[in-house]
Amino acid sequence: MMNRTTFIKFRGTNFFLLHCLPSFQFVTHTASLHSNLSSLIHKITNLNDALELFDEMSHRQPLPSVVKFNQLLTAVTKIKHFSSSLDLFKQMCAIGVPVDKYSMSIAIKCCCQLYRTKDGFAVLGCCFRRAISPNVYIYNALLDGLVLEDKILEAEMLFKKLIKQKLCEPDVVTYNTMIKGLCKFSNNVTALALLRLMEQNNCKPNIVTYSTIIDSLCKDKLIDDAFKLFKEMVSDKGILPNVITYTSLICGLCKFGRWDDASKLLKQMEDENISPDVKTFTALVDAFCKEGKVEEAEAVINIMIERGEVPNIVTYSSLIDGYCLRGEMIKAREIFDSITLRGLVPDVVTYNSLLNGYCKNLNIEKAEQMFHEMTVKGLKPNVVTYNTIIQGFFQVGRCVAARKLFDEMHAQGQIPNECTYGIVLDGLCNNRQVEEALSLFHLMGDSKLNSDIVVYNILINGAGKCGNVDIARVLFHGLIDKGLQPDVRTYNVMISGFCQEGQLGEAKLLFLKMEESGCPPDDVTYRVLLQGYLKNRHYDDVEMLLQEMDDRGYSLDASTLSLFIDHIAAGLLDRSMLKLLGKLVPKELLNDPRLCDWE
DNA sequence: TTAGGGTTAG
Repeated sequence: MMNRTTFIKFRGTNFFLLHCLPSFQFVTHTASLHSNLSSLIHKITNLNDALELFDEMSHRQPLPSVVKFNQLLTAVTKIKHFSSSLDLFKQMCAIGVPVDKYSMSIAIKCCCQLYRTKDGFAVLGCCFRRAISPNVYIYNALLDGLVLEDKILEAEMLFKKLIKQKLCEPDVVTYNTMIKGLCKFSNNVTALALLRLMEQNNCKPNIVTYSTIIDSLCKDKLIDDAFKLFKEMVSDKGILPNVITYTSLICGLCKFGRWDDASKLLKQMEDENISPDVKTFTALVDAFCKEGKVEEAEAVINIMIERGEVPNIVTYSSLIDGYCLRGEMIKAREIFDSITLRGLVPDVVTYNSLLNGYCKNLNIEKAEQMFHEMTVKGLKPNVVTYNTIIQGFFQVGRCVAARKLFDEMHAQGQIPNECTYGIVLDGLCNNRQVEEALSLFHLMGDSKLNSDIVVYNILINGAGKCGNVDIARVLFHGLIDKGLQPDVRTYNVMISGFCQEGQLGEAKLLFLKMEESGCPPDDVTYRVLLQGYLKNRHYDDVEMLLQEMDDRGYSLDASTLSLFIDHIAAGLLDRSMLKLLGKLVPKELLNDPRLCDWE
């Protein structure tokens, strides 16, 4: 058992100092508080008060009941000082408070919230040793910890074990936690199956259950399924949606550009007296910004301010993103600077947005400056930060600087992700360093990255663009040998590579193979092939391809169209093709003055 | 008279 001295040390200096104060002061200060410990605990709003109270409690003779200590632990946990709460729990054990299943449950929860689920299981072991039989609260906390750490398989195993071995009766929280984990990995099918299972087991799903799955469906763009579930929840189960349910749905609609439906839903929630909150408004702001509709986004912000909602750092970061996307960097910077004036603090994501804007607009010096600024301000660049600047360096041809930063991120403890590798490989290829890219690719060995179709697409594209169509072909066959499935992009970049080298026969063969491989060509495939045919003055299939495009409802892009116009103007293609071309031109391109005599 | 999930925005 820990003695008093160690106990004080354990607490840290503040307590030591506190303890050194003349004891009468301490006693007079606290004596009057003796009478109502519960109400004191109830009033706790900050860590210091809690620690002080704990100290005082632990000096009492006799010790207050374990219930009082548990209440204090709860208070500390509620203000999210999990680590301190865990310390207090340890001290409770040390000074001989007879900890019970409540204390254990709090301790386990704290471990789990600190991403130390392993320690949580160790505490579970303590429960068994102390003959405290764990209950559903304890298992739920552990399950949540596993989900938090993305250990979904372990979570599933624990969940099944609970049921099979009848360790506890799963309740709505157990199911919701498991569903949350499944949704985190886009496993909507199993999440829905679990929803049905809980109904079978007489465990009523609630608003959290439904909202979790609805949100996941929206994130996966399964908006119709989301609404089906929404209808089931409201009409069949009589569960009223809340602001969270609505925000998910509105967000889903906005992502599809279904603005009318989104505004109908907004109206519907208002009719039901549910007010949109900061997150709802920000979702709208973000969706508008992503479509370049910054004016609309600003209007939303004005409305939210009028309605007494205060835009926060997320709202403004979205707006910055919007201006960056439009290349309006001065405006983006203006918003960034105004953030501080509003008493908000830019975070890593805010910096990343602005950095990305500078990089995309090829102002890499400004980006470097911001990168420096954020570290000075004590913000730790994350993987996204590094990815953004590395890509920026490659875009302006500064390959050495890119490579240096790539090495530096390792040193800073930021582990490159698949995105990083994609950026580096793409950057190397675009800077005509295909060999370098390939050797990095081979260095990856048999990692997940090495069997990522996106990585293959980048390399095949890079090799093809640099005129190394043979390397591209080897990669293409290599991925098939590996059992990987080429996607439409893979075919497109390979066809593009063949076209570039004038190997139209190969291009056509691959094009024909797409359909039979269950990967039908998309509009890009047609554009790539058509451009290849035109550039190589190979006109035999052109009309047929245009006809097919029309049948499939595809349209031409500006550059392909431009190429057609040139060929017609040069008398290489017959003007009779104009009629067919006219059908394939999207509305916005019809404004092209060169097309005015078309109709 | 003590423990839980809480799902929504960059």
